[in-house]
Amino acid sequence: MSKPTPAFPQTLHRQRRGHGRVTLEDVAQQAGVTSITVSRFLREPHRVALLTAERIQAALQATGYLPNKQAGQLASGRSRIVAAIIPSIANSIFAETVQGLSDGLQPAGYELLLASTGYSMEREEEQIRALLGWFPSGLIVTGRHHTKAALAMLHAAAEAGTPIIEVWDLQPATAEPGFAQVGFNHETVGRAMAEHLLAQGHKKLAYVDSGVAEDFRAHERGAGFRAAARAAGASVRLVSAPKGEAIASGRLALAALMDGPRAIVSAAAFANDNLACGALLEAGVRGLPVPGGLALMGFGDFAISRQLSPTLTTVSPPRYEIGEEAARLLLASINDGEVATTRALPWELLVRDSTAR
Amino acid sequence: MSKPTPAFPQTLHRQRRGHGRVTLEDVAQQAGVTSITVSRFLREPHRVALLTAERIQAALQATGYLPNKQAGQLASGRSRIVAAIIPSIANSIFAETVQGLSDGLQPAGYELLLASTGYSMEREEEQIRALLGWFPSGLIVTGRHHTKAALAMLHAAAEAGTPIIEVWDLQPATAEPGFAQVGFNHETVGRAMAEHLLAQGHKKLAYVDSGVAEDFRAHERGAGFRAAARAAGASVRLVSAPKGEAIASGRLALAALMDGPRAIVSAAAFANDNLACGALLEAGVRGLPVPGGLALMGFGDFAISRQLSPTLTTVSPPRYEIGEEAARLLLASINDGEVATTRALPWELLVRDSTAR
DNA sequence: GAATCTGATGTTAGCGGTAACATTAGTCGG
DNA sequence: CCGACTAATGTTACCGCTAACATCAGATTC
Repeated sequence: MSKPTPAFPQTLHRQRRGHGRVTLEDVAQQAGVTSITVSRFLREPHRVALLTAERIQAALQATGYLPNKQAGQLASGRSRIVAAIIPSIANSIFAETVQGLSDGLQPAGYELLLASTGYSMEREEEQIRALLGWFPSGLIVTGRHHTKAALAMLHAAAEAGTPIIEVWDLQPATAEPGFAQVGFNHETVGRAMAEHLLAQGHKKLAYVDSGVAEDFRAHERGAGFRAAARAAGASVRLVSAPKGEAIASGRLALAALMDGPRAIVSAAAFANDNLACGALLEAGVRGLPVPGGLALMGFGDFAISRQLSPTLTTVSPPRYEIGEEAARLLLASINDGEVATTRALPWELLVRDSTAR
Repeated sequence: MSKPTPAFPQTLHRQRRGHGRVTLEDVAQQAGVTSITVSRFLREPHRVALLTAERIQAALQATGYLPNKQAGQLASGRSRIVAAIIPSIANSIFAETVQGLSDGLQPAGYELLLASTGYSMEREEEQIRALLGWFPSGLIVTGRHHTKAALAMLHAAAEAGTPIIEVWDLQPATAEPGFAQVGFNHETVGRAMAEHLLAQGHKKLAYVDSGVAEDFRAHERGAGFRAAARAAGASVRLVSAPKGEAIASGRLALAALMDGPRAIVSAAAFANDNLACGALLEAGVRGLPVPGGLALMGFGDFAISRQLSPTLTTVSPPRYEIGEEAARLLLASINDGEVATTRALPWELLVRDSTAR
């Protein structure tokens, strides 16, 4: 393990296949300049003479040069990547956030590296590790619940100057501040949902949670719902929808709620609109009048919710805006060194027919 | 522009901030080896002695080392990135494909670089340019319609050994083969849709196209639909849904279809299930019986379609499987040098209530 | 016991760019 | 017409890692 003294002969000819790609050097040769001038032209065109610029331009065209981003980023230490981790790509609610992020980032020339966790904190940890290896300009994670190791990595990255933003969820004001957040408080939403039903005169409430164990946000809405209901002296049943496709799951949940031994519920709130829509449809099949026999409300304001009849009362979260705002904060942090701070975005309770008095 | 002869004095002290990140060198020092040994340990653990391995392991833990992927990829020439370009992230149909892709790629340690085009070929071209700068191990694009410049870049990349896969769409057998494709032929689906309606005895058909100008796949289904209907001597109205949110747009489309001057249509097929669902709901509001007064069918097999009543006849495309299969082909191509070839995936026409006889 | 092989680790160069600094020719005021 | 300034371009080193080759101690072979 001690250092042996080297006695290196002149090596003749190292082999390293050159990939056959067009490099800056190739372009530079065609244009009759050195590579740095081409590099400069690409980044600060006004710094090269007009005549040179034209020759470089021509050479770029002729060769079909594509800048190698890995090389550029390695050399400059800046990455122009933003990494995002969401529970599920297929879930339209997060897809729209990603769309907002993507739309906000692309004009600024940032690329989006995307990973999904399938609502598993362990997979999230892996993804964080993998994505941080790109030394992204920023990292977006969903929610504020992470494994210990994940938290350690996030903090280390934040320390090293990588802005970290948690989206969709907001720390309760009482908790110690961690990373910047863009979203809203789900407990508050849950309270508002309960209060809406209470205001309509309901005293026997139910909250149907999502069947996904690590959908923390749905659980928090449930907690808020229960707290508000209890505070008002109403009864609350907290149940969980079966796993599986959400609309079908909502149907089953309603069936369970109605057929249960103590089916005394006059209004039910659901963890998301798909569940609520399923329940609405099931109610229709059963001839259970909504809202007369049972008032229903959802969360998410999915497109279908305003089209069914009765139309579904729901909470409209700033799905797209969360992504957009996260992009804005990130860019401000990268470009102007602003420290990204928590941003509470507004949501709206849309009262529609399914809870009309 | 001629080369000036340099007379360079010994430079003393170049400044270049070291980012303060943990590098292989740091780990190596702690472990008492050189960086290459650590690098080896990370890539081929069996190649280093057990004792050394332990020390390295400990040093890795202690330092919290994260490999710099840009540096690694630059040095090795291999990228471990797969880039994907889809029309829209928020559209659940593509989101599921991305999910399949992501799920297929992640176990193999590939990262997904995602971009969306908003159904614009110009933006697709930009995205291709940007993503190819990462020299990804593979590139997934949606559909087989690209701008000239985009095609040139794709061909250049393919030539250079980057597997390119077009998803969702399949070249007609008559056309010259281009890139590998994973998907199905949309004209055939359109024909099948028409044939289904014809088999139910309908003679006055309509196809409601999506309001998105560059949704080529929907147009192709429409073309197939019309061709099959014409061949059978049925009348076909080809109309386009108004732009905007799809379900609402479907409602409007149905309204236009019914209120039009020549409202003689007994069955209508829609470019996607959202449009069809909108139409179904609108029919319900209008008291127009489905399928009695008008038979309706969609495309996509969205979750809602089997829950509405009447349930919606639709075509179930291999949304998720397309992504999965593309990932499989890509990995086979990368690892085993197999040339990715076109793969036709099965779709299914799901006959449900909305077109029952 | 010299030749050969093998396993473990090291040295060098280079991937394709960019930061920092160097050089040169021209401009301009006094 | 000289020094200071500026615009345009060049030289060098280095980003952090890995491919290719080198070295060397010990085991194996004949």
